Amino acid sequence: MRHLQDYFFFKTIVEVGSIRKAAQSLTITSTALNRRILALEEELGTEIFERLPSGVKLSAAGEVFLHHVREQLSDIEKVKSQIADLRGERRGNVKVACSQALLPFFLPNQIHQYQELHPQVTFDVQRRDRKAAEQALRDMNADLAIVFEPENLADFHILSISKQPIYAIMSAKHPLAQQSSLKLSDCLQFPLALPTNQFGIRQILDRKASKALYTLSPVIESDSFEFLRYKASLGQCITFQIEVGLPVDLSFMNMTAVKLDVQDVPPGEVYVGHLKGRTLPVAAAKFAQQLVNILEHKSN
Amino acid sequence: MRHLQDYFFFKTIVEVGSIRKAAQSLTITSTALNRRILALEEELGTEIFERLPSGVKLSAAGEVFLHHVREQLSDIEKVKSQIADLRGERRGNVKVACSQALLPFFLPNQIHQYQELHPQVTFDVQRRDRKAAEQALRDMNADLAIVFEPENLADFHILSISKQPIYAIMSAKHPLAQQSSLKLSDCLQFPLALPTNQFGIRQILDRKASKALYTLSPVIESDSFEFLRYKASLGQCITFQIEVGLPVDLSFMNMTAVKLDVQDVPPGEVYVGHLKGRTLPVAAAKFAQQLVNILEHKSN
DNA sequence: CTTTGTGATGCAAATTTTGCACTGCTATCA
DNA sequence: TGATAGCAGTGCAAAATTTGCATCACAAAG
Repeated sequence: MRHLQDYFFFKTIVEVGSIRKAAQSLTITSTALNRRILALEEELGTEIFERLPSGVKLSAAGEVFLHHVREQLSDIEKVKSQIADLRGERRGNVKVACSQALLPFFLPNQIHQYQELHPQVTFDVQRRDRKAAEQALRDMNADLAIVFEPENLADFHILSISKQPIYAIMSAKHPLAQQSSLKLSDCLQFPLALPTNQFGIRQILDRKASKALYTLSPVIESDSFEFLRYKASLGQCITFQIEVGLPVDLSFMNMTAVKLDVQDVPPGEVYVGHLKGRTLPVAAAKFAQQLVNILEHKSN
Repeated sequence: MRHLQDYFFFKTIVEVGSIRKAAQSLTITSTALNRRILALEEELGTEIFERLPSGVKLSAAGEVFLHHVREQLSDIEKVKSQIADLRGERRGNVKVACSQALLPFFLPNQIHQYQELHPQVTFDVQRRDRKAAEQALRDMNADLAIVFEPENLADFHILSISKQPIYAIMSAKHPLAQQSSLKLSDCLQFPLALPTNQFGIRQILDRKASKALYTLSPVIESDSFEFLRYKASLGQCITFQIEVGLPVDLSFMNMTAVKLDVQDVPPGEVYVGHLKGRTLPVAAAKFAQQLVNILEHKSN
């Protein structure tokens, strides 16, 4: 969109913090870029950047303007997508910020399924923890967020909440593998491979443990669920995952998932949502609809 | 704002329904204007106008785009006003759509008062009945609406509701002029000068009359309150007005206002509001704040 | 039919944007 | 302390874009 070129340029400068550097990545001379900014400032009647010897930094007015620019750049996408939709094309791009647990299986499956129907729609997937996911929405870097146990829901418009029972994951030959249901205390006699406490699932487990007056002492802590799962497959280690984060088929890895008793360990919650007060582009809205359907059926 | 010139041009074309005519009022050639539209359509990937022998008409895609354009044009004003506010200038323009009753005295007083504090702020005042006021908000032709007894409140974000008792207005020498309170039936023995039934105040009076099983037969109907008031000053005619529509001082016109018993005729309501989901420009927000304060104090 | 209105288009002139070369500034480092 | 490197800003000429004129094609109205 040609009109918004200046907006895009401006946004790039903000991100890299220097007109010259931005000019390089925008394949334009710093001169031209500089002059566009000067013109912009003239129109606005204020400087939007402070000039420092090391580059530029947003002024107060610049902050206000930046917010507007971000809104604009994402709004025009929405309009284009609406128009494309009118033309019956269903093009578009969906930007999703997503908790790690959903990345390995759930989200790729969902996207695959959606693209079968709408091959013209492209996706950006960003791995973001709960705080960062919300920030991405606020900065219009994401249309949609899917987060497990979010901390702060201001600015967040909730489309769906889905209860997620927790599963213990272990080798198929594990002594507990044949149980139909487990309590957390059953697992304590085995070594635990747990995610670090930045993850919601770990916090849920810790909460239960401290209520029951014991502490979880993992033999392995990691911020990679994949690593934990593989580690568990090799011995007697147990690790944990939420329902929607489970691989579709564990058996071909010689592993099993056993549900933890929901009376014993309360399920966590997966939230799907977007920025409050925003209308989503058509493609993002339809995709969100699909996610909500799936998540609400799974929990029934 | 140079970027939005195309938007403004586009909007003008929509309004006049022809590229050539629009070009005239925009003081450019139809050629240039035409080509800008063609470029715009190329960027959007669809025609936004249907070409008719009599001019142009919005296509479906055009409608979507128009909505976006209106939002843009008003949004950038908001941003500019925020920035100006940051600079401590409190510049800006406030566009008010307002019921007739408030135009002669209330609104000019309020604006005057506001401009004493903020002389840099300019005002557009549009006389709009209840339906039209809402439409003006929707089209971003007004930031703020002040309406008496609105019919439809969808899209309307209410900032304040103020009860408005109705006053009978008559010559100071009128037989009823010394009463401290009146019932509507007391007025029936005198000729009535009433606003037409497009006005909320007339509807309230009619409603009361029909409940009490009589009809109001005015000797004069008019859509001008000023006319009605002057007419009443000349003889025994009685006319009516809401509290906030009363002149500050009636006595110098040799007239009096007597409040109708609120048990007899229920007060109407004045609504101040803006478009749902919109953030007002700073100046408009401050002015709205002032109005709300005044209206809520008056009713106490 | 002719006339009058509509939007579209080729081409040259007018205007705007761009890039180069260079300025002035300041912080960093030898 | 002085050299250096990185920053934004500016004068001027070249490049690119936008504009306006003349003119076309088309449809409706007289």
